[in-house]
Amino acid sequence: MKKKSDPVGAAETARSGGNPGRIHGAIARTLGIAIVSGQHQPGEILTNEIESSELLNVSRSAYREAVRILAAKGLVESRPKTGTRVSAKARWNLLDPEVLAWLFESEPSEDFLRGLFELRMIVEPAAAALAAERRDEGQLERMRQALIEMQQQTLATEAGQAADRDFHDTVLEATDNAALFTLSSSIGAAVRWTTIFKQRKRELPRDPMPDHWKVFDAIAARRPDAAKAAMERLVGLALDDTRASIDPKD
Amino acid sequence: MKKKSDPVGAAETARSGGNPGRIHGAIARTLGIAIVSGQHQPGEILTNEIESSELLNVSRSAYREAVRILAAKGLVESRPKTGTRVSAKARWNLLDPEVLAWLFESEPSEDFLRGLFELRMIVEPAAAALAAERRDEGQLERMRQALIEMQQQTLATEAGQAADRDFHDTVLEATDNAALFTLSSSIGAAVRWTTIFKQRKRELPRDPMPDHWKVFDAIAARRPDAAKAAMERLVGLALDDTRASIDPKD
DNA sequence: CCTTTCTATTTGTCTGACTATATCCGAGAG
DNA sequence: CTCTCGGATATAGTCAGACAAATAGAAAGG
Repeated sequence: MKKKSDPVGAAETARSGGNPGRIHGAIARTLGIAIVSGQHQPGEILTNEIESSELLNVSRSAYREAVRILAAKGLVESRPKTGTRVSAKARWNLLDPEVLAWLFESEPSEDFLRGLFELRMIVEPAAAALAAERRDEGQLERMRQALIEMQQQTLATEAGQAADRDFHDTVLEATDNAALFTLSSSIGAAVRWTTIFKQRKRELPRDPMPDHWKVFDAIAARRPDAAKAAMERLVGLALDDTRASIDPKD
Repeated sequence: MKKKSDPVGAAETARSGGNPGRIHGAIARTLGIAIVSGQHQPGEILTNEIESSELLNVSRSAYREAVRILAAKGLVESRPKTGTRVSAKARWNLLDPEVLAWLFESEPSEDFLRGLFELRMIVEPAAAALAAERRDEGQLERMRQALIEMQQQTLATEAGQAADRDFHDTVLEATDNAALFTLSSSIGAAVRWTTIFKQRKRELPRDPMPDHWKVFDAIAARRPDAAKAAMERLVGLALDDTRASIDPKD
């Protein structure tokens, strides 16, 4: 007879992301964070399913489903006899939205952050340029509405942040490129998550609206180069802000 | 009493990718292909777990693990009472290596292919530029060895293709950017998968070595702009070749 | 007509058994 | 002494059937 209280242990705090409330989702999250944060080194072998599930006070099937999730994201690999081992970092799907979220929950390494912004700096300006060439009137109108909403609500409110998301998502949609959309939207979501931290530590570091409008105007005018340049500035500022919120020198 | 023969039905042909031979992996693959190929439209609700597992002659747990895999990749969402439904395309993790592989197994839409190459055209030249700035001598030497091997074996052999992979992977490694590495290497793997098709339909469409050496020389000389331009040419040629292998006009 | 309650359906979780597979090690052959 | 082969063994994988939880939709009530 085992005690049935407090299943999943400390993992019950799972709310955001994949499978809120579900046990397998919570375990995947906990284990995932432990892995991406380096608590389990690549090559390390996790304790076997029986012991692990007993330790967490969950059934073996629930634990197994959690491991399947991690395996699907490239974080672990399971084989009979050997067990389940943490995969080499090169196999991790770092662009998976959940993996990204887990990374950001445990203070990502400065190196990784640098790389992520480097990638944004490559991709997002190019996306803005494509959007300037391909956007239709409906998308343009949605961008305008989003910016107006954002201006009224400011980034301090939930509605304002939603408007910001809408704007950027519509820009991506206007590129008419599914792969690009997936990439940027998952990175954007993860980074925006960090931005919320920033909002708590210091007040709005600067007014983001003028730069947003510059991007909009360039897209509206169908000027790819201008859109690219404006988006570069926007991402650059986001980098500064994020850096300020990470660095302890304040 | 159920007959035990031929579990998973036609899905047993699963070899490559995630979980070769394992039942849940095979089901995930089959279902995943069915979804990305449009056989199951977004919003559609799959038949429930009991019926599905009976239909496939597998246990419910095996089927559930398969669904967990698909959910982890954003292809489906499960909720009690409602069932498991195919997610909107915007939620699919198109950059997941397995999803990409599934897409390429069912002749991806021309639109998607165009988008993918557009993304390559954005990312890979930028990666080459970064590599030119940051590569160290060891990486340079590995690139050289890979190209020599590739030249001797040609792309028609398995070893030659492996050398090609090595070259590109080393370039990515030299960028010292984990996110960029993950992105390009999964796209590259998927596209290279298509290239194999190409090799079967027509002989080597042109000698790829000179362009590869140009990339190498630029990286060796630490000339980012030249590396970028050379890689643009390389990706552009790959696009032509892939297009030729897809288009039926031959 | 709106709100609340109930019910039925589906996923979620649990238990415990059996199977398949790969690693490791020891015995036998060379 | 070394190498090869085969079996022991630990582990994930699969199976079966039961029960729990959640929720959409219907029914009852205001």
